[in-house]
Order: sequence, then C-alpha cells, then structure tokens
Amino acid sequence: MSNIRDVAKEAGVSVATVSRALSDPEKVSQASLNKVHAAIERVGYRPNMLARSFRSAKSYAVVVLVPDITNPFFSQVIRSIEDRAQQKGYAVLLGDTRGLPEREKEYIRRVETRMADGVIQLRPDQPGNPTVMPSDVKCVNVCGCESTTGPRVRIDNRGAARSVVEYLISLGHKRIGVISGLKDNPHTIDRLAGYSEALEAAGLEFDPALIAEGDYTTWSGLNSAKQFCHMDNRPSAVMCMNDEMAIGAIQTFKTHGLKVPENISVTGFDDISYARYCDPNLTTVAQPAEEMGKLAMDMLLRLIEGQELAQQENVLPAEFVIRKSTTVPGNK
Amino acid sequence: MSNIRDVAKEAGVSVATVSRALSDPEKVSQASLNKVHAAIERVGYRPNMLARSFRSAKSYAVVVLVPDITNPFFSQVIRSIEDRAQQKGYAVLLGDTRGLPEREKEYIRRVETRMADGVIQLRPDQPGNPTVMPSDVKCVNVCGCESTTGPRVRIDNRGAARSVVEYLISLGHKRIGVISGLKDNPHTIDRLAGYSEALEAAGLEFDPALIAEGDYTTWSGLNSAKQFCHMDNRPSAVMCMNDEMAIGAIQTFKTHGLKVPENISVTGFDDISYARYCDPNLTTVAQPAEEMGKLAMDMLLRLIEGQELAQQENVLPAEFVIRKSTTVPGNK
DNA sequence: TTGTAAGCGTTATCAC
DNA sequence: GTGATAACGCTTACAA
Repeated sequence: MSNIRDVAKEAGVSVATVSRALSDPEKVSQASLNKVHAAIERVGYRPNMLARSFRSAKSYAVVVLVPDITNPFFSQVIRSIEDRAQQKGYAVLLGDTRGLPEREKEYIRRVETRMADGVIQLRPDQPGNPTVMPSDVKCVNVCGCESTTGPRVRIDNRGAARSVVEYLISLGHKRIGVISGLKDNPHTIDRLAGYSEALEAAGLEFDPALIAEGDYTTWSGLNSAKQFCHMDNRPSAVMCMNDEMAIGAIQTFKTHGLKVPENISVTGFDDISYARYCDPNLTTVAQPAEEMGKLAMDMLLRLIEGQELAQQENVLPAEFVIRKSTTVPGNK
Repeated sequence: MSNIRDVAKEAGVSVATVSRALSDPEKVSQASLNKVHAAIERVGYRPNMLARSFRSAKSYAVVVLVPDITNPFFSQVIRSIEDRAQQKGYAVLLGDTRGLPEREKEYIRRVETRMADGVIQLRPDQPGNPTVMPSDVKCVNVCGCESTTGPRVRIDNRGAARSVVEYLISLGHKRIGVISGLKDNPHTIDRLAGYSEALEAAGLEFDPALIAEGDYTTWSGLNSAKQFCHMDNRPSAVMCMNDEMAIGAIQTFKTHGLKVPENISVTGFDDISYARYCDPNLTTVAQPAEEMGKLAMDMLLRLIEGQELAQQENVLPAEFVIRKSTTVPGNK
C-alpha cells in the first residue's frame, strides 16, 4: 500500500504539501494541488484514516447505544442518525446492548479508548439500571423522558398521552384502560401521568384495576389485554403505551370475540410503519423519529467540537394520528 | 490522559512490558503483571485503541452494508452480526446505503482507508446496479441468491418458494397468484423459478396474468393485490415474495370484501416478527436470520485473519411455517 | 507557499 | 523475562 511519502515523491513535493493538499487545500498553490492529485491517481493512494485519526486524536465515529435494533421505532431513529453522521463525515458504531448494563459499559469504553468521539443513547434512564456515563464522555440522549438528564431530545410523553385520553373522552368514553410498560420505566411514568391528568380534568375517577402492566413487547400486550376481556365492567377503550402492545391487544380482543373499534377502541404510541397496515389501522401518537435522530446527532457534533449547546433539552412535537381503531363507545 | 509511558514509570517497568502485559500476558512474569495492573489502576490508564489499531494495521471493525436498516428482517440479521462481532472484539460500522451505489462506495472506501477490516453485505447483487468491490476488500454476502458470487450465506430461495407452492397445491389450489418483487431482482428470479417448478411438477399451467409485480414494500403489496380482486378468474391463493407485501395484500383483500383465508389464501416470506401477530397470522417461510448473521460474521473473521474458507457458499435451511392465512380453496 | 522534522501512543524487533 | 528503540503514516509547528 502506498503512503503519503510515495505520493510526495511521485509529485515532487514534500509530505507536508501532500497532507495540506488533502486536508486544507486553501493553503496550497494550484500548481502543487494539480501535481498532488495527479500523483495520488498514479500511485493509487488511499489515505490511512487510522493514522490520521490517531495523529489528530479524533476518531470521527460515534457510538449509538440502543437496547434493541430490531425495534422498528429505534431503527428509524438510528437510520436518521446514520444519515446525518454520514453527511458530516462521521461513522456510526452500532451498540446493541440488549438492555445489558455490561454491554453498555463495553461500548462506552470504546469512547474512553478513543475508538469513538461520543455517544448517542436511545433509551430513558432506568431507575434500577442507570447508565454510568463518565463525565468526560460526550453523550446525548434521545427518546428519553422528563427524568432524563444531560443533553437530550425527546417528545412530551405526558402531553401526548393526555391528548390521547382527551380524545377518547371527547368520543364519550368513560372507562379507559391502559396497557402500560413496566411500572418503573420512565416512559410509563410520564405517559401514565398524562393519562391521570386527562382523567382528572374531565372529572373521571382513576381506577387502578384499569391499568394492565406490559413490557412494551407485542407478546406482553397480547397477554395483558386478557384481563380486560373477562372484566365485569370492561373498559370501552384502551390506551396502549406503544404500537407493539396495541397490536398484541387487538389480537387478543379479536380472539375473544370483541370487535375493534366497535366494542372496544384501542390506541398505540410511536406510529411504527405497521400501524397503518394492521387491522384496523391504528390510531396512535407519531413520534418524529427522523427529526429526533438528526437533532441528536447535531447536538453531539456540537459537543464534540467543544461548542456550547443552545439548550440542553429539545422537546419535539408529537402528532396524534387518528385512524380506524377508535370510535365512540358502543355495545359491550 | 495518561499513556503507556506513565504506566511504565509508575510500575517501574519498561513500556514494552506494559504493552506485553496487556496484549500478551503469557509472556510476562506474575510479578510484573501485578505491578502493571496496580499502576494502571492508580493512573487511570485507558489504552488508546486508535494508536493500537494504527500500529498493528488492524481496525477491529467491520462495515455492515444494508439497503435499509428499518427492514425488520435485515435488522434481525444485523443484530446477530453485531452480537458475534462484539464477542470477538470487533465493532460494527453501520452502513445504511438506502440502495444508493454512491453511499455503498463511500462505505467500501472506509475499508480501503483502514477504518474497517472487511464488509458484510446484506443484499443480492442487482444486475443494473452491481456492487463494485475492490479485490483486496474482504467481503461476505448474506441474504443473497443463486447468482451471488464470492463468499456468501443464504437460503435456498427457489426450494423454499417451491415448498410454498407445493403446499398450496396439496390443499387443492389450482390457480395460484404471485406478488413478486421487481422482475430483475435476484430474489424474485429465484423464487419465481421455484414457483414455476412446483407448477410444472403438478402439471399446472403457468399463467403470466397471475404474476403481479411489487417492490417488496407493504405499499406495493397493497397495490399489486388490487389486480387480483377484479379478475374474472381470480386465484384462490397468492404467494407473496415477502411478509410486508403479504400484509399489504391482505389489507387490500379485506377492503374488497374477500376473507383471508376463506376466499383467498395468502403466504409470505421471511417470517418477520409481525407475521405471527397480523390478522390472520401469516403462513410464511422463516429465514434463520440469527444463524445467517452469525455465520457471515464468522466467515468474514476467517477471511480477515487470512485463513481459508471451508466453503465459499453456505446454504442454510429455511423453515416453512404454516399459520392461519392459508386453507383449502373455498367460495369465490 | 513550501519543506524539515518532531512527535502522537503503540507494537515489534532486537539484544541482553 | 525484560528493556531500549525503531518504526507505523500522518499532522503541524517552525523555518525558510
């Protein structure tokens, strides 16, 4: 493999000139520039980025920490991060942690060992399982919650959940069930707060029996929904805290002979791509995944370049999308 | 930041010993080992991987090229690749090409410029849009086809499609439609070949009117299915070349008042997670995504380490999963 | 505008 | 087993 010295020799200039021609062409005469480029072509030179990164102590890579890349919402955000990173000349190191703190640590270590310049984390901080982020590691959180600290971009989960419930109430629903994530998950906490607020504003009572706990998987939605089917005083609508659980819940309701939405309305959260193709098409909250990923990457870049952040927190608007899985309360 | 010299000084040994203690502990006495580790602890040393990679001319990273990370099948394969890479001490650089040759090139360039040691490519080679892979770039293809060259792991697409059609024929179906991918896509070619083979073996005639072209998106499945709804002699079953198109097709059939599977059977391909939750649960071909990713990574590792491959091609078994979207032909 | 040369932090090659 | 030291390919003062 040819190196910068070979190019210099071939072009009849010094290595410094070649280096400058590549990274700071302004500082080089047109004549030298031409010679250098011709020489690069002739010897088939490819700059060694490892050497460049090493020398300049910047890896031009960022780690994306995600609990599960197969989650369709996460993968949308990641695609957007990757797109922005590519535009800016950065590489994305994929860090699928599977929710394991030790794997998270291994990836954070990659920035401590200079393989990456920073971290974008795609999850809310769990109380029992907090991320240990060394203070010198640049990090921005995306998809977090009200309790998330540090630079972050998120939506107003509480407000979005409140909108959902307000809409259901406006349709005439009085008993509104919830399929939540795990109780101590910050998303669950924020969205449940929004649910309670809407209820209270409408003068409706909060009934703990109406809260079924899931864990954001389709399977858990499918299971949790069962407890509503056999209830004496069944809710006429169920707000699910993500689309996967909503899809599972709908399946359960159907197998129990309940029609969605005629017998029971169902809403989701996230607006994953299947939301518009499932039966019935899902009423849900669309998170601006594209925008969130892009903004998070831009924030991290600013951090890496040592600039100040205009604001630590960016709360982006979520859109409530009404489709076919909700209607006025009907026959039980 | 402390470096290897600081550790050496602190431990009272040479830098060479520190280096050896870290990368080849066998060659160092227990006494030195202890001194070194204690010193590392005291000075808070983190080895500079950029320097290590630079010096040893190995980046310990691989690029994963994928047309679209949000495709649930691809993301499953990638998760498995990442898992294996992590186990082996390699990082995964995400290369979402969005099907753009120029982005593909940029990522391949990363291995030419030493930022990565090799490439795993997740797509079949397109005739009009072939990947230009320099001969010195180690690469293994996963999810390819019969026409794919170079080291590769794939399933027998033709055989799998034949199994699907044979099953439909065994149920009594005589007119079997297809929603295919783009005509020149190698997956389409292989799967269509399997379809034809099964028809021929059963003495059924191939009718071009029964082939609707899509492009592997849900939306295209939704659209292509329409042409079957209005047909005089409607097929009693439709084989879709992936799950997304099957889901789209089912939606179209339903809105046209056709019951699936009572009026029309539908099959998919891939077994994405949603296949078991859509209505009706989808009969489909399960690709061993996990195994494919792992094997591809292992092959690439062997290539990077300069070892011979036991075989250039690994064809893994696919499993035909019968669910609720297929039944015997019924009323039109 | 250009060239010379000193590193960057590590590993590898020698001696000892 | 260990230590001195020369690379690795590049960037960047500093000098010309």
